[in-house]
Amino acid sequence: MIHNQPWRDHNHGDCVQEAISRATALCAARNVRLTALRRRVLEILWQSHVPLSAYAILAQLGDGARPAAPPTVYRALDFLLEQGLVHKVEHLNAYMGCPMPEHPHLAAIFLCEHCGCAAEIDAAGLAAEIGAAAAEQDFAIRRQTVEISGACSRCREQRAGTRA
Amino acid sequence: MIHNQPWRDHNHGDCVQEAISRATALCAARNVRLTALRRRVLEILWQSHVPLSAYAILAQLGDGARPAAPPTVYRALDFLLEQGLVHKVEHLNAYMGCPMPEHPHLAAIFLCEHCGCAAEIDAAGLAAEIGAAAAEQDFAIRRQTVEISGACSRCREQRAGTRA
DNA sequence: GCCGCCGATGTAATATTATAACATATCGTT
DNA sequence: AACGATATGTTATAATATTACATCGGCGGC
Repeated sequence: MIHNQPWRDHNHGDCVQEAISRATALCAARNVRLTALRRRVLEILWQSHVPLSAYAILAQLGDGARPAAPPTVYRALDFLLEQGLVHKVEHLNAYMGCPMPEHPHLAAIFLCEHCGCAAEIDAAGLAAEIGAAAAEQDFAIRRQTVEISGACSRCREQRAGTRA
Repeated sequence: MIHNQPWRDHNHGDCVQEAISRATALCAARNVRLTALRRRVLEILWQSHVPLSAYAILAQLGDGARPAAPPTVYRALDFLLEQGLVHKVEHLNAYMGCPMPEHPHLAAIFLCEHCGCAAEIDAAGLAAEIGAAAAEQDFAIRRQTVEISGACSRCREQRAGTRA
């Protein structure tokens, strides 16, 4: 199953709201605090159609007056990453909301280099393979990253079209 | 098969030399230039038992006088990455020599957070899974990263030992 | 041989990403 | 209200990476 494809027909406002309420419920259940700042950062991430850099979030945080300082956003991101509410996209040094934060999982992220869109896919098969490889060498996994950069189908079609 | 485990018994000087000659042959075959600078960067990477940051390489490049400037090493790394002679380790913002540069492949890199060692494993199964997922959504892959951070068996044994 | 081109390198400045260290505020409990 | 613990604000700085432009050096055509 493919997630995070905001170009598909949907009410984006609603999907942001849903992500926030799920996060709220999750934090309540875990007895950790989804403070106003942390919720705000999560909202900003969800509102974006593409992964955002920490400084892009920062720019949106300081409304008008002066922009917030880096530690503000990095601390919020640390919390959200710990809780599995966001993923870091290493290829971009950017961050995106996780569409399935309820349980820990291996996120395989497809990144289009043309439109910037990011799709997280449920990679249970991959996770199993990696787990087996780790078991074979008695390696204890703490963190895993799977990222695939390239061209998504929409961009490929467009390019094929313009070339003709 | 597991590669890049310099703690295993071997003559490290020889293995560096072998890596360099393979790179030399490869570049000759491809008709690209493995210049003195590029070869030097590759050597520095291979001599290290752990992935090195660009600035760590830089520090080793400038012998004595003044250290080289960043573009020097980044350009060399760009070349080596393009040729598949090194991998970037995203979790560390660091670089390591690729033990099997002859043909493009998916490198799955296991990173120990305690000793810093990095092992690249041949991940044909993973590559197949990712390829299938990409085909399903008509995604054209250009670059893929698989990294697993955690604790290697040696470090886990040591820690178990000291705890007792 | 000389010229001009092109790829590689040198150099200076700066952009981007991230953290350290310490002060202040806020929440929840007593 | 007082306290401890957690969260946030603030300042400075570290670490990573790129842009822009100058210079060098080999190579092919003349």
